[in-house]
Amino acid sequence: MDQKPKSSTRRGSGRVTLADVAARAGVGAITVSRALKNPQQVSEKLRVRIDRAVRELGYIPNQAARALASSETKIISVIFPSLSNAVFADLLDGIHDCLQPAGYRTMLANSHYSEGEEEELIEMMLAQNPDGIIITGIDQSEQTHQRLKRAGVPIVQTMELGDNPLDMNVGISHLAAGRAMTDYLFEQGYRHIGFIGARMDKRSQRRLRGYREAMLERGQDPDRYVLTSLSNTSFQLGADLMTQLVARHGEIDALFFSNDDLAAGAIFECQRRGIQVPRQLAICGFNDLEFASAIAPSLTTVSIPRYDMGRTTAQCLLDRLQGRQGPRQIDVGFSICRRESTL
Amino acid sequence: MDQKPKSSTRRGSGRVTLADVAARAGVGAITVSRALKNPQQVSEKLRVRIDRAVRELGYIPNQAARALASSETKIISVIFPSLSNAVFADLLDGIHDCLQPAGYRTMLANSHYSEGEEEELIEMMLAQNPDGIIITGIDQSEQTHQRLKRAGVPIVQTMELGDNPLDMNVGISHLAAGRAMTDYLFEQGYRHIGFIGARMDKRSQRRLRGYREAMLERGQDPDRYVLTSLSNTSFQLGADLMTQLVARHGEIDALFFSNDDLAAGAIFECQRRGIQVPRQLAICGFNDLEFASAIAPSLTTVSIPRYDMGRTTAQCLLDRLQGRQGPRQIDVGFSICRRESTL
DNA sequence: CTGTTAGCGCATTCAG
DNA sequence: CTGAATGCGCTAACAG
Repeated sequence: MDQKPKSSTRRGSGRVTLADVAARAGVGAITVSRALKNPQQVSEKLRVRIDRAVRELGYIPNQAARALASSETKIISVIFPSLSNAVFADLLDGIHDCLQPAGYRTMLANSHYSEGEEEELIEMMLAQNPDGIIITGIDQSEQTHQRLKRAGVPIVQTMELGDNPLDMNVGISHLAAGRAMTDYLFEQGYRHIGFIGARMDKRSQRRLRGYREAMLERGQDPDRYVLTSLSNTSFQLGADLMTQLVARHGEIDALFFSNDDLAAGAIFECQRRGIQVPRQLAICGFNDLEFASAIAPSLTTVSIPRYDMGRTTAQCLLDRLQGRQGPRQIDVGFSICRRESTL
Repeated sequence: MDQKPKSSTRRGSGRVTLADVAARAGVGAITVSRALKNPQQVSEKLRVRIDRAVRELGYIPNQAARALASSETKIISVIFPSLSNAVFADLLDGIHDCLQPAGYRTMLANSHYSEGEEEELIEMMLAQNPDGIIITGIDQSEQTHQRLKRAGVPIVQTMELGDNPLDMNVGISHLAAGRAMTDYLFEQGYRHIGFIGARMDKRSQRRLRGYREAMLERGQDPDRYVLTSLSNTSFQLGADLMTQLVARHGEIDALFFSNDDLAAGAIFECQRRGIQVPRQLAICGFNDLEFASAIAPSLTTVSIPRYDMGRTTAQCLLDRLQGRQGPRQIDVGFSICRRESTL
């Protein structure tokens, strides 16, 4: 007669609950809970009965309840400044591929390169009680730092290495990379090396600083051949900025672009205008996106292991969550990919 | 003497709770709850007191508890077959930009083009009690369909239009797009039109079907000039497949690639080998990624409004969640971008 | 190995 | 407009 064991019921999602499964299997609720999380803690016999009941009823555990009871959400918050940028897409791919099999879910947010948005998002994310947080770069405000520290959640700052990690830090030194590329161009014999950048987020700024330091070391004017724009990166912008800078300084023989998109745009423009690359003008970029090796001439660039950086970032978090103690800071390194555009 | 109103405390995150704020402000917990969600339901006086208490204590609401009590999570689950693919990155960008300001959080998962993984992910996602689900394409298994329908959650299938939407559906017809491009090539005077595809997911397959139907209509052999690979798309693969197909059929005068990456790889290869595009060989792609208009010669391709498709997809969900009744199906349309590679 | 009891923090219901 | 009681579904702690 009592088909409905649920008694009161003012509310309720109507979904099958742990109690339903327990009733069906003729055991206590907690036993079902254990059978699902630590099967070895439950006798073979009960486990089978429970598994059957779970399947028959189509039970899906309620994460919110689980989170509330155990204060473990299995959620990792990821805050990126852009999603359409291939660099972050690859990073995200690596992060997800590492988290997913470990049973963690990825909650994503886009700050659009705005510090203000980033702070709001962090607030929003903290409300979710994430088990871990991944943020981009090392330039959060002091207030944000405090907020994050108080949250008491493992954090990885990714993409870029800094002196004072909030907690853990995975990335590369964009300053060192900017220097390395400039040095390389010098070694190749170029003497009038320009720098072209767009959007100029913190990482681009540090690449530029690397360029300027290298120029200074060689006794060159660090500002003369620099042209930056606050606009967003695009192929067209690369072409336009190159045109401007070269028109102003005809002696320029090499251009270091703050990313591959700009550099490729410049190469395409050279193709159209019949400028020989690298004979008349050497060109190099940053990131080593897939097209860098495909275009003609192929593009010299700084290669960074984006996907692996993502995996490493996530792994740091997992290590901490599983009680292992790893390094606080990991330099995943970069390398100069020497290709046709700077032969 | 009783500084700690919290009595038992075996557990507890230690974080500030609604009750703490209520005590501080000298009101009931529910009043604080209301002051945060519907400020106009609370008198000015109390609201000010409460706001102050919230700030002083640094209160952050606990989403899990909120979700459990209200069965509203404000989470939208998004399942994509790839994250590194620029098409999905842009789609995601649009989705996120629409959901974020509306107070919804995006939970992301990558099925790696695998139906099996997709099913597992859906299971995992349902455990989160999302308020809505976005999945890619129209080819889920019958079992998955049932599962999703039983969940009773608004769903949008995105990217591609189908006859039998699970719930809501936003996208384009890839078949029609494949036909349209093939027709266009015919109109341009090409007579030996090949098709080259990679990965051959469902949408690429439908583009191919569009090509084949158009070929048949013109009395052409629909299979003779087709070459597909199950490998993942890459620039290099585009070059290789082109080389193979052209070697086999020297009479081919136009190639329709299932995406821009393959097409661009082919164009770069032509540049290297001195093949005139489009004079000797016309080339076109699919998606209209940013580089399509930048490369030389610029690439004819099918343009699809990825970012807007993302926004529309998310908006459909929001409309439903806010009780508005919108259309079940939205065709966001495509267009042929005629550029230099098929002049 | 299994069950009982008691809450996790919030929002719903209903009463003032 | 405000509050008290109650339970959302699950798991930690302890007992058996």
